[in-house]
Amino acid sequence: MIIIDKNTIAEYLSDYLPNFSQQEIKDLIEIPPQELNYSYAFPCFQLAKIKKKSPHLISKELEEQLELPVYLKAIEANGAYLNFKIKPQPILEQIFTLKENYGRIYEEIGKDQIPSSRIVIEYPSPNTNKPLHFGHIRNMLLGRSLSRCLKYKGDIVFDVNLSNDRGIHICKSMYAYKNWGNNKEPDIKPDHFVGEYYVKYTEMEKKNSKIIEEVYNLLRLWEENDTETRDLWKKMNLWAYEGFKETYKVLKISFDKEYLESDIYWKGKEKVLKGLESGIFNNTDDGAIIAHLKEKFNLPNKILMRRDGTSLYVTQDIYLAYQKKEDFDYDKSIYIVGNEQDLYFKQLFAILDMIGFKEAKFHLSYGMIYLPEGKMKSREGTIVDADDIIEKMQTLAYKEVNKRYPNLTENLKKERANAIGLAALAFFILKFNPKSDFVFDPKESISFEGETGPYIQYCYARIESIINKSKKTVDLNVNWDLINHEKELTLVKQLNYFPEILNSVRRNYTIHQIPQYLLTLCQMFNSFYSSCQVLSNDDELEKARLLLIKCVQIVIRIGLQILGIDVLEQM
RNA sequence: GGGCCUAUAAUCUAGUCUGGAUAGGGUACCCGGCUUCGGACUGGGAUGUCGCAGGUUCGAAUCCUGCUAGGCCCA
Repeated sequence: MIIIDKNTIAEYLSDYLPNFSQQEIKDLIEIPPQELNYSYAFPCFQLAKIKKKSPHLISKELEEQLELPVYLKAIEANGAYLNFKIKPQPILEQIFTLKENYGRIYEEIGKDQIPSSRIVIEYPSPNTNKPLHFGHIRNMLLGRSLSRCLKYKGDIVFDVNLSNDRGIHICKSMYAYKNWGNNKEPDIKPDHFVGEYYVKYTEMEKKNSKIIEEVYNLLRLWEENDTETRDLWKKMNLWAYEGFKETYKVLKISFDKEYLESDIYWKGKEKVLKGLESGIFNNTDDGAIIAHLKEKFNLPNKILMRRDGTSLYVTQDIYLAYQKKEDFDYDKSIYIVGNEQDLYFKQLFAILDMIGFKEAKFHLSYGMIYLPEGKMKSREGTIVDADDIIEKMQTLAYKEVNKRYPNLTENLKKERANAIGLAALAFFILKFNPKSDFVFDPKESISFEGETGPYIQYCYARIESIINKSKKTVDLNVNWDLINHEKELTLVKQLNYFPEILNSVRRNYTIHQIPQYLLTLCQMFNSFYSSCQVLSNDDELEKARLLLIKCVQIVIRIGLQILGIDVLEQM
């Protein structure tokens, strides 16, 4: 087996280009525009400088000079570019042989692979005073996909969660329940039940701003371990967890460990005090402890401990960094947190650096989700609730399924609708670059036309249907010369990029590359489908095309699996 | 007051790290395609000063400087 990628081309070209190192050649090689049926291109502009000849001339000369390697179909000069066309055979052989492992061909062959490492991913770290909202969905989907992608590529991944289960915001819902809850038990999803009291509190505070003082009193009682307060706190947190658990289950996420803020919020002081002793941190005039980040890191200074010795959020995060290291002995720790915390994480990492905690850390930052009316505000209840939106998507999918297949059993309709609804939701969110904000327009997002999850699922189901209809078995015993239609070659080209895409996602945590890749692949498949008939009287042609579409199906399956989206044999 | 991020068609978005071929998709709009594999599909059309102004370069959506607008964060 041979991997045909930029490295392969660079290695091959280096024999002919003594002026450049293999790495330099690799960096120059690019992916040609989609409509050109070449897999890789080498621009000759740099060479023109050295050789003092026009780049057009150089590419033409190279074209004549180069000896075609076995895995290439053609090398053609095109203006200043030297273009490389690959052979379908090695690509399809690899995919069909490796099947679900095709995406880790580097690891399978043992060439150019990135070494496996131990990685901790922290997400979604919710507050326990209200249900999960739309932002958490983005967070969880990013976490889930990244986790699956890294695992697929051979990393050892630990998913962890930090529950923000204490503090003034928790006391607000506690206060409201205590005063207006009448000891009611949840009659709705329990985290929503808790959330209603948070909203209630905000309403009441508008009428009487003085009640905040009583909330602070409640916080004091909590910290003094007052039994009644602690009992109420435990009761309400359990409700929240119970509700979260259901949502986690629907979204298929689970954790290797869950940390609680209430367990660790007071820890980490030791590290801070030690840092103070050794002169890394300083006292402020009024006796708080501060990390001076201005000179060394060009960041605002950060208070690490209040004057009264109470800790801050950052104090526990310092502790947690060490704790995770102890628990999982990781090589890298990834935090999936929204971009409003960008500065905070820069500071946290700088502080950890100062005290000698040099482990690799990465803040996977993602943008805000806006509603058409503006930013979501949970306090005022203007929010897209996570469970509501999941249900909405599934209801819509049910309507679509029911419209097309009214005779299916109820169970089957539901099962399909749930898979399609979740696919639509996950794909809609994951196709965006994580760092960009976007506006969530429910009406638009639940459409199943265009760049959507159902589009990809539909493509998969169609291939399944064609393969089932054919009487022939799919195997590698095909006449390779028959795969020569422009649409077929385009598909093969796209299939060949897949392993490189996964490597890039693994290196850069750019999850959206997978949905973007799958969209292009499926668009190419549908275009092929409309101009090339697979089932045919020509047995050889049918066999060749069956193999091709089977390979497309394999890659779609791997891609969707990483995104956590179910495939459907029928839609 | 200081810092970070963002700006691509009516609208949403990929491409920006690592400069390279006619800026690639989706929606909406216009005109086509089911008597052969599933129309949740597809072929074609129209829509762009890549926020503005400079600079670097053979070449800039991409790099640099300044500005404008929006968002976020810090005190």
